[in-house]
Amino acid sequence: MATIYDVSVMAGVSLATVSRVMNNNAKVSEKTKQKVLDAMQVLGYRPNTIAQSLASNCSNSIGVLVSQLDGPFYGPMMTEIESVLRGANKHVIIAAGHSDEAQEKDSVEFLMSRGCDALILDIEAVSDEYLIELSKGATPVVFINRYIDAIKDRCVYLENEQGGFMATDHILSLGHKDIAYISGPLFKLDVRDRLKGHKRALKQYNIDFDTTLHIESNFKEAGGSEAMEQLLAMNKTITAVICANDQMASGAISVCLEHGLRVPEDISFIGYDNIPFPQYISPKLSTVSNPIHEMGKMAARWVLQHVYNDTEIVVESSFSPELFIRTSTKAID
Amino acid sequence: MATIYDVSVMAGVSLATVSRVMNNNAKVSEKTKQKVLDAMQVLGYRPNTIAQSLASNCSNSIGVLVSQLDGPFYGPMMTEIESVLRGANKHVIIAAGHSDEAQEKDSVEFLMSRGCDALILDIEAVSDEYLIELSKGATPVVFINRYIDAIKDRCVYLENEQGGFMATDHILSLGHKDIAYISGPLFKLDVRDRLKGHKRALKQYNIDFDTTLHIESNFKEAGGSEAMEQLLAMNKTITAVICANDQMASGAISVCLEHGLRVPEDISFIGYDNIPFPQYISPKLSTVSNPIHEMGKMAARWVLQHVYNDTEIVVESSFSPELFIRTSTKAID
DNA sequence: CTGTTAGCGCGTTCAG
DNA sequence: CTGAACGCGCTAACAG
Repeated sequence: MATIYDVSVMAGVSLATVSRVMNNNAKVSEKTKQKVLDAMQVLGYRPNTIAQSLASNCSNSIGVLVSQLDGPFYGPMMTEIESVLRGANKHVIIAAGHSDEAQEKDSVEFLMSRGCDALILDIEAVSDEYLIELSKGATPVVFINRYIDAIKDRCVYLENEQGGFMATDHILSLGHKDIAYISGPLFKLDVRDRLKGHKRALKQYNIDFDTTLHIESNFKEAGGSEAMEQLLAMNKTITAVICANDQMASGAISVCLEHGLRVPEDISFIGYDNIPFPQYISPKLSTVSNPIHEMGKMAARWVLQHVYNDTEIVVESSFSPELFIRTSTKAID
Repeated sequence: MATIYDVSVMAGVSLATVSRVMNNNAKVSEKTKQKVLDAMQVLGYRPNTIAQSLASNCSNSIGVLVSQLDGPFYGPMMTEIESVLRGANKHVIIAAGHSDEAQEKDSVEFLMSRGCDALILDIEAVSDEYLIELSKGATPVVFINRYIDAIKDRCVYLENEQGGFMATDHILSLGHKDIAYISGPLFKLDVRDRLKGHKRALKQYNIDFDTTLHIESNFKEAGGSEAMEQLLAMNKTITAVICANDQMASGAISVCLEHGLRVPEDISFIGYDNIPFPQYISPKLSTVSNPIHEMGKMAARWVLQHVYNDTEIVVESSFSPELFIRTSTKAID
């Protein structure tokens, strides 16, 4: 591999000049510039980014931590992050945290030690204090899907309480009164917020929150199925089920159909996240949108702005959910 | 940030000694070793991986190129790759190719210039020649989901022809004769192989391949829907539809249900890939498995073996599909 | 506008 | 077993 030295020799100039035309951050005469460019061309020169990083103390890499790489949720987010960053010629180093505190911390350490210029974290299991401390460090950090008041300027988040409210409000407006709620793991902030919104809506309609009809599950299809089985086994009247995400809603619906219940004629369902798949099943799932890809894009832009001083960029930090009414919800006769 | 120099001063030894205890690749007396370790401890020393990379000419990073980061397909693959590599303390740099030749080549360049020690490529739009040339380069490369005879030792792939055969064979064994086929984009090798297997099965049952019932689509839910609309508009007898992937199958089924057709009573469906979601819809999709996560794991292991000389590892390159019969397929009366 | 010269932090001979 | 010295490829003052 040709080095900057080879280029300088062939072009008959100094190392510094070659460096200058590479980064074009200083005046170089057109003539010498062309000589250098030509030399690069014939040598097939490609800068060694490792050396650049060492010398400039800037690795041009951003660490991204997500809970999991699979599932319908993080893909779109990663897509946007990669796309935005790649467009600025930065690269993305990924790590998975698996919603486990030890793994999450380990991953953060890992990414930091890799010399990332910044970190984008979708992190769930660690404490607020840890993150506040982290954000005081030398490496800039943005958080997706988490709101911490003390460092809110570094948070890109969804108004989950509002989304929770909207889902339940829709169901209530349809006349339902016997409502079950399948939530995700309560250690997650977004789960608690959605539930909070749910309760607020209930209160507004003067309906009591029935704790026996609230099941905590795991955000996956199978979790939704299990929760629904439990619900059905209670033999109570339930005309609507609100699920804290679309995957659980799908699993729950599938169980109902197996039991011979009709959706939405016998029982209505609403999910959360608006992932693509449930739009293609029968019934099509009503849901509340979670613009996770937009949030990924914003986090990436935050990095461009704060770390690489791109001033052209506008960053929004708060996102609002939106209601999508499809065919899994129906008014009570 | 403390450097190796700071450590050496505090421990009262030379830089070289510190380096030795870090990599413990040379004899160091227990006593001095402990002094160094202590110094590291109190200084909170963390090696600068960039400098390590420059000095050792090894970046400990592996570039991974996938067609897309979202969708149900690549997530599991990325998960396994990250997990295996991370376990060996390597890191993963990702890039998306979007099934476009220019973008794929650009991404490969990008990853190479980042000093990756190896590349794992799920690459679709470039030519065999390009890849053969690429694999002659200094950076080791493995290919997932692609079989090229000249470099088959670097290919981790699924027996797609066999899988295509199995899907169709299942349908035929159920007595179906009026069969439509919704394929993915024919520029993709795996799509062509699946179709080839389909035709082989047909021939075995002495049934002609009806080209008018073969629709080329785009591997997404919406693509399956559109294709199914076309099929329905023909007003021909169709008792079974074979789809080249599960996403298209789901989209196609959803259209049929909207049109009042019953699945599988009126029309049977089989997919390909065995992604999680369609197992939770009604009807549950029969399909052929595509162990993409296993393939990701194997590719990562290949890298560990060939690049980092891990000899403990066993790598398999060829994977066989498996038939999963669920409730979307039914025998003709 | 261009060249010289130090480093960046670490690995790795080569002596001792 | 340990230390001195050089080099990885490039950036960034500082002169000229």
